[in-house]
Amino acid sequence: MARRRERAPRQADVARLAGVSQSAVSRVIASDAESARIPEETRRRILQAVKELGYVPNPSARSLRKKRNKLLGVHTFEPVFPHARESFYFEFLLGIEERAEELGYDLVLFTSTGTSDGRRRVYRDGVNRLNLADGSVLLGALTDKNDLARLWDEGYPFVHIGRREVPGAEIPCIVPDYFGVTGDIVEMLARHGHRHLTYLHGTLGMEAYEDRRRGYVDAVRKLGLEDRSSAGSALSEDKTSLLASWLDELAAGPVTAVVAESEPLAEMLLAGLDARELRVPDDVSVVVLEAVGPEARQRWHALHIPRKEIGRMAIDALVELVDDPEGQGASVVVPCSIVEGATVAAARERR
Amino acid sequence: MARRRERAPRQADVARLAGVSQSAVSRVIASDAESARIPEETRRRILQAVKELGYVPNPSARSLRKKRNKLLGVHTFEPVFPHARESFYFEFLLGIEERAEELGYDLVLFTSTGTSDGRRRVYRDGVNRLNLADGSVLLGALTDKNDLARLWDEGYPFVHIGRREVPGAEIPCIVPDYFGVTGDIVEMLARHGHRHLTYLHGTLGMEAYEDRRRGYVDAVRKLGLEDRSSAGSALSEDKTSLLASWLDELAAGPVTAVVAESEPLAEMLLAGLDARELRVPDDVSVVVLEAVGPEARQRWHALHIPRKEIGRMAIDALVELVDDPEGQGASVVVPCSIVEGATVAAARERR
DNA sequence: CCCGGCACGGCATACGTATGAGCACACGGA
DNA sequence: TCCGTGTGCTCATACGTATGCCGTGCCGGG
Repeated sequence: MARRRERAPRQADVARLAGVSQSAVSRVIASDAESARIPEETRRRILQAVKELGYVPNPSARSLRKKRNKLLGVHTFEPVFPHARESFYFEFLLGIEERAEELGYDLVLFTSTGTSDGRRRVYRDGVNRLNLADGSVLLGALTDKNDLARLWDEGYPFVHIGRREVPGAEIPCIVPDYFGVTGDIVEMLARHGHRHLTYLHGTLGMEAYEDRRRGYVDAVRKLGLEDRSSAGSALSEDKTSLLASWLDELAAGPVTAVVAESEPLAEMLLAGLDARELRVPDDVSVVVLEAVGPEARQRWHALHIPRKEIGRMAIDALVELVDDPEGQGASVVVPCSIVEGATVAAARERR
Repeated sequence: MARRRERAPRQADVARLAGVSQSAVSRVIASDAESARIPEETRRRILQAVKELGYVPNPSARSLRKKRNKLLGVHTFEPVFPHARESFYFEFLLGIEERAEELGYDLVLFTSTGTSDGRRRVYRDGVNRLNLADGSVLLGALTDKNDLARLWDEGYPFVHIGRREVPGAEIPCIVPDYFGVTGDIVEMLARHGHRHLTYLHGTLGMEAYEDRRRGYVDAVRKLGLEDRSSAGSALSEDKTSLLASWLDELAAGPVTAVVAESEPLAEMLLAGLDARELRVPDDVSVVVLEAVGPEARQRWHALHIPRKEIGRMAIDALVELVDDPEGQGASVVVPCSIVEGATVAAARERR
């Protein structure tokens, strides 16, 4: 049985079979209230022919003619799935998929733009694949500013998850309220009696963390607490000696609570404290600013980002942008909460 | 600063700026070795104009004209992400994304086709969205046979992950060798001295499990073992009384090894045995035929499906199908392995 | 001097759909 | 009779790109 692979039927074929013109077919297929102009009888004949031929609209032609595709893009600046399980992306995507489905949109995952270094650019040899979709959600820690600026210039409708500032452009972002919730965390620590805090950085200059850093600094100042963060508190995994001296300082000093930027950092901290006979939370309380999920070994007190909800909001904002070409697409700030774990206790006098 | 949102530049605009015709621009843009026809000087002028205007090809027009899109579809008959974490889909997608990226394809996630019952159909009001992509990978336990048959009739290029038989059609499938590996599992149990086995079913009639069931029956017969599966071994979560009597029978009988179709079933089994003072693996060995990941509470002996690899192979098969319209697209059988856990031990005489 | 051949690039058209403009006809009122 | 108002369609065209075909100009050989 050889497989049928003739040309797919077009509206013209349907029209011939039904004895009408192609435009009549188009009117019936893409009917709104417009259908008023086509009487029931003709309409039925056409639909009959459609069924008989197994006609199916050609989306390319359609979107060439109209300007809509019912397609939303998702561009991540790093591959999605490899990390999805433990990280970041997963819950966003969950919300994105859910909401897109509700609104009757399909999703394009832009995977073709990988470069050899494992990052992704929007523009590959100057070609922007994104405009295949009506609009796109962008996300990723390693957002490329040039890409963002260029997209903006082109007037392409997109939304970014997470705040990104580009001079001269007003990127519509869905931003978790890191600033606010980090302040809340500091305040919560203060309520537990902590007066001496320190902030544990990852790599400096990561825009994604700016709001959290500002929120911390701001709240500490406002509450009259004492921040013992030193330059040395900017740690990365390869600077073990630096880490050691920082830990020694911490062990010696009056600090009773640490705000750690990420879970890996908190793990390192925990191990280091352990080696110095200090217990969490009895001696030192710890809060994590980027917890990942319930799989963590430790039940951290942590900042909770409503990722799924953010994914949904991103789609809503994007669709609004797509539907209204005049709209400016303001940014949205989404409140975050603190998830209670087992790593914060009342401050205890040290030394 | 109002956002520029003029009409995107077309090849015609570029042409005007470069002082050539639209077709010359097209020739330069979509150049292969064809570029020999355009001398370096003109070529540079055109590319200069392209850059200046920020021209970007319109994918709809392109794919209307040619017949390719560089777009591959992924259709799951159930929503992907909600289950992805614990289940099934996740690793497939990982491979699919990886391979698509390597080959320079983008991925469309078909999410628009959801019906109210949470399942998904390819055809919604008779419209097949799939042909937006050059071809698609289909997957899902709840595959709709009608959809499959219709797609096949239309000559649409697609690949199914998992075996699906449709009379009159030769669906290209990427199928894990469930039959073979289930046989291997039975043989492994035999080597451990087990002579009396039983097979724990989920809902009957699920095509996805047919191969495993056949593999079990076949191997048991071939090795001269005794199968104590009864009709009662077809269990679902709501038939607790049935389950109880089945467990009693198991506890009483000579069976020393159970082959369980899924992890939830195995969990129920474990609990039931526990309540009857039977230990796994000391009294009863258990192997699971659909383990999910490393997150499981129990380290099951289990069937391992190389999901990521299968995802990759699906893309390869699909691309081949897309590239060669004449190709028949044969099915591929992928060998599976047994992952060693802590739930199989040597048989011990019972009763 | 003429002609063949080649390099360069324009012309025209096709892909399939959507839609404004307009045509033919019917009907009703003046 | 004539005009105005609908109804039920068709006609023609635009969307942006790719590509077969052909014209033009140049060069080299005979």
